[in-house]
Amino acid sequence: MSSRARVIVMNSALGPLDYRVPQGMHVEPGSIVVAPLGPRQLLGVAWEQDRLKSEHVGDNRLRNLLGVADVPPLPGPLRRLVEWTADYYLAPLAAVLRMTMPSSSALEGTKLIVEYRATGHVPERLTPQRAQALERIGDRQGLVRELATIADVSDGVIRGLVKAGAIEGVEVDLDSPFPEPDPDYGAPVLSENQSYAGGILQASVAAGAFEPFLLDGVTGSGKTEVYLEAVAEAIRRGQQALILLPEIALTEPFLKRFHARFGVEPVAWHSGLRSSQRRRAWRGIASGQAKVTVGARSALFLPYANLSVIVVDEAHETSFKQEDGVHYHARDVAVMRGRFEGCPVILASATPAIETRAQVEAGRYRELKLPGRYGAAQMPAIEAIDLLAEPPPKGRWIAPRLVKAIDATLERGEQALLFLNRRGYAPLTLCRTCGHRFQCPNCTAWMVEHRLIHRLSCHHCGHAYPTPKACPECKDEDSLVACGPGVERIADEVTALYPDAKVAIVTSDTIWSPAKAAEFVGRMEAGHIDIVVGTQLVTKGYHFPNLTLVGVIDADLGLEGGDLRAAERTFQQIMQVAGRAGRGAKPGTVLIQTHAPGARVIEALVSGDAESFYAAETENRRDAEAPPFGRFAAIVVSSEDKGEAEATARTIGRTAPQVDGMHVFGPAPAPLAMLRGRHRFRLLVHATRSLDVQDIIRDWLGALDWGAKVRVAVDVDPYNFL
DNA sequence: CTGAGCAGCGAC
DNA sequence: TCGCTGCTCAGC
Repeated sequence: MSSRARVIVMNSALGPLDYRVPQGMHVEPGSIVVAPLGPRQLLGVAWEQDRLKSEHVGDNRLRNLLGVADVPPLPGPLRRLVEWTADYYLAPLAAVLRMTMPSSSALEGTKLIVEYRATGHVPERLTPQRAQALERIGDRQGLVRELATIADVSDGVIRGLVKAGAIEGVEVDLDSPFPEPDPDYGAPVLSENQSYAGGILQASVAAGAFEPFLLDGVTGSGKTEVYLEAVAEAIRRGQQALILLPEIALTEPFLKRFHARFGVEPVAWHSGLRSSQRRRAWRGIASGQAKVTVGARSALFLPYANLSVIVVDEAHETSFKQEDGVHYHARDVAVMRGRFEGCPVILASATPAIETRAQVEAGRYRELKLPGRYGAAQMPAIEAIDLLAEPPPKGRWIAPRLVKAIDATLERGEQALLFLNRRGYAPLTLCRTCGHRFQCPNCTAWMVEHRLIHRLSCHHCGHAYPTPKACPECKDEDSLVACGPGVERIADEVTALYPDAKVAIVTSDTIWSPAKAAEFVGRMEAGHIDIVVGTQLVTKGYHFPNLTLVGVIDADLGLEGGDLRAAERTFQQIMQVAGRAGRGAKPGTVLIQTHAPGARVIEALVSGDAESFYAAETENRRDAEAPPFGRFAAIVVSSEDKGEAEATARTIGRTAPQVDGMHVFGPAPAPLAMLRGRHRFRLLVHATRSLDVQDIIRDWLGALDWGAKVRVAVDVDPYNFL
């Protein structure tokens, strides 16, 4: 009798398929297999048969599996997580499973590649580029291209250095084990509060049971040291730990910090990895050899062999919410993973989300509080600048009081940070003569001028072209004017005010890789930067002791649009950026420019009364039955054909089931009515907590049919109201 | 998703 | 009647 395997093939349009397992092939649940599908071969994962419904296919119709990958099967807890994620976020199993899978190169045999590193030999001809390259590369190792990027020189410079003997190639075994972190390498001196919290976390790791924690303390209170104690405990036990960070730009400084604590770097997992690094990390994680992984949200779905603690750092960050593909929230999935793995989950944040606080209040999460800043550091003083009462001069954006504060900061030889959550030079460009506005042809959005690269660019679809000289409408030359500020424009203003100051712009345009982030951190620490102008990228995690002034250019920006989390997000963002000030011995100052100094969120920031702000926000949510007291799901219908999208959305709206406690709003054109060339209509489902909305939506949409060009995407617990 | 199969249509 | 396009459907 032949054995049969139920396989989830890597094709989101297909349900599970059954295959015959040929004699001599060993397949168990979790095995990664190669399956024939029509004329093609696909990867798939074998699954417990009784957990997946599938129409019965007779033995005679089964085709043989073609092979099993030489990697450990995906572990049971991960399989349960995949099921839960697919079920909760209404995503195909294959789409979730794809996030757990290695690139196909990780499945092939061992390989060697050549990486390059400095030899210490100084070449005879030391040109400025060569010197810069050697200085920036330091003891890093990588491909020629990567070294060139780190050093900001061309590939040729690196190759020249190889010829001159200053850089050498070394063969790297792609499956070489990762160095073992030493839990006692750089054990920190902890404050009493820190060691108390650390002790509880260590005990929880040792207990090996699911337990969610909120590690809550102001910025600079030393949360990282505390949760690293839990990680140390995992290492001592020979088990694995996962640390999730909201942004890959944060990974590099974190790796350094980790190195100082454990003597080696952890395994990094983010979208910037090349396939060989990905392969090595995936295999190390799957075998249990790689002890600590640090990564972006996608690291959550890796096949850890024996995970014993999960940390979600900056857990309030909305970037943990994945906005395309499977719309999952990494913070919430992390908690579920902890449940399935049977291990503690630590959410660390100075400004926890209201959802997380509610879990603490409900007694489901345990709160560990770290009062006050670590060591001598004090919380910064926060003041508001009323832009109506003390406006900046015409055509400028920095109010006189903030200018004065920057003066004083530079005079003391300290650093300043100006925060504006807007990339580019100006958010809107128009023609003074005819009023033409530059709009993206694919999206309902303005083209944003990026003066550094002389291009207009759409931040939604990436469409970009060189900034024209003349208006395309009226052909008038030099008639284009920029409206409103972006970080580049603020940087221009700063440069005009302080011609001698060294200004750095920090956005995803300038810091697009961990290496770039490392370079920025290096220059900042060395004092080669006086003023940073940055977007939300700089609000997160950085620790610069000499940074003492933070200016918020436009605190009102995040309040526009009025979605349910606008005030909370503004509070978090400004608290976080304020938290960059005065982290060392020197006290910090924060100045917030606003048109609404009386707004509750601004008053809360200035008074430091987070508690009553949170209490009021929580009450608002409770009244509106908004999350976490009620639930939302968004249904977005899109198509290149506007009529078809609208018709489908109407059909969906018309067939909405009548359910007590559920209400469907719309359809209406989405705020971003067109995105990447697709017209979009949106329905919003509101339901009480007790309803199984997913099940209702599944049945509702499952009974409908729509054209092949129409896409219907469901976003459960949406964060983005566009 | 992707390839196969087939209808529909214009060009020769 | 060929060849291209666009639609539908199965895939285990």
